[in-house]
Amino acid sequence: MSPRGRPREFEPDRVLDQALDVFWTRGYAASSLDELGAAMGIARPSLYKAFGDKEALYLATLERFRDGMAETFRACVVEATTRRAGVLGFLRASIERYTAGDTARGCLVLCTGLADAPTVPRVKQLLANMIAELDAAYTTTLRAARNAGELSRRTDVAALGRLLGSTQHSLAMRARAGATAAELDRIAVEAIAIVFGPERASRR
Amino acid sequence: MSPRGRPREFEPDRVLDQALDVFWTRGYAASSLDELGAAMGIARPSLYKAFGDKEALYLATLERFRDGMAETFRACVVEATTRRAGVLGFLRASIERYTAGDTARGCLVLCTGLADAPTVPRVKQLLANMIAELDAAYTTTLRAARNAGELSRRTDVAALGRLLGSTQHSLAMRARAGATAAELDRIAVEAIAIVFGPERASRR
DNA sequence: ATCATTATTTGCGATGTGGTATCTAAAGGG
DNA sequence: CCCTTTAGATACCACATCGCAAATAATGAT
Repeated sequence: MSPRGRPREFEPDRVLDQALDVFWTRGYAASSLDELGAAMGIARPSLYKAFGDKEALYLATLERFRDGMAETFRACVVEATTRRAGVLGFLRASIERYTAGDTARGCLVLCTGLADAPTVPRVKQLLANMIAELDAAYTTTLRAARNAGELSRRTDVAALGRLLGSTQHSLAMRARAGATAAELDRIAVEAIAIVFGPERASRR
Repeated sequence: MSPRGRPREFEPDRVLDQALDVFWTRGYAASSLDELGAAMGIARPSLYKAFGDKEALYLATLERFRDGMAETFRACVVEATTRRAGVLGFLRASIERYTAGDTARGCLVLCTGLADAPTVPRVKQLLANMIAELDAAYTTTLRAARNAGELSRRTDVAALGRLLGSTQHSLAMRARAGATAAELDRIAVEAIAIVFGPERASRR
């Protein structure tokens, strides 16, 4: 059952979250292994054994954050009755995450990954992947909306998918620059109105 | 005429551009004063005399970049015959700058400033200012377009101004993540079509 | 109980960091 | 020609950085 030697004294996912928190506020380059180790409650050698070097640890946190966002996307779109509501719900969930805490930090991947992308190839690649996946997720959802009659048959779902992706990029940026959740919500609502058309008077 | 003591052996604007280049690829935290000094051809003490500490130097390059973008904006919008052409021209000029060189680096302010915004208040502030100025510049231009009859009287110019700002944020991000100029151009054209309506068959 | 195996702790080392004190060089003022 | 003033060069400091070697602790296997 148990692996051979001495069992590790920390839960990898838990300490990974704590490392994520450090990277999220300070970025990659400015996060020191000392600070990461302190936040994780782990000495450097254990950290190296468990996660590899600083770059590998950073990439692990980026993937974790990205996976969390993807999960939220699925949850929002599935549980909503219309694609419109689902997409707006996801944008609002994103805004909540981007502005949570005492200092707003935006999206871990989009906001901190950018700085080091030109010098750290794997970061650049992961960043490009996340951007592409966002576009694709929105485009797929819009196509489903079009097939369900929520959108006109002539809608260019790929173009509007990119527009929603771009909106999300901007929400992340604006959040980290200090925009309030209310300001971001307005931008999200405006984007939804442009993509799906003016709000239909529902009920009444 | 000449100031009192020994004259300096470098042109401030010139070496500032070289410092800008280093920050642009490596970001703030990962740029060392050694590398900056080497690129500028200046020893650290002279650098400190002329520009102050690392943060002040970084802020000076951010302002320089921002001022250059603002100048380009004015030039594009003024020389164009329509606002639509002017805005598209500026987006394309931005794309060119974002993707210039062998490694695309996006916007210096938007892409590198984000990482350190939570920990360096003045960077966060400058970032917020640039975002606000971009929104305002687009909104003002759209209002002029509306007054000139290029846009319907019912157009919400503030909302569409923010949309153009958001588009630009995304262009910067996508560029640094490795998108090609052609991909970015398509996004710019799509945004223009959404803001100004489908292209009117001009001539013929 | 002893050994093999894995995790943690301690401590270190080589290098790089931002920042500065000190001295030298180049100009103008008297 | 000397003095002041400013800029540059050299050398340095204290400290933080990443990464690792060696020793120690905790478990399962035998």
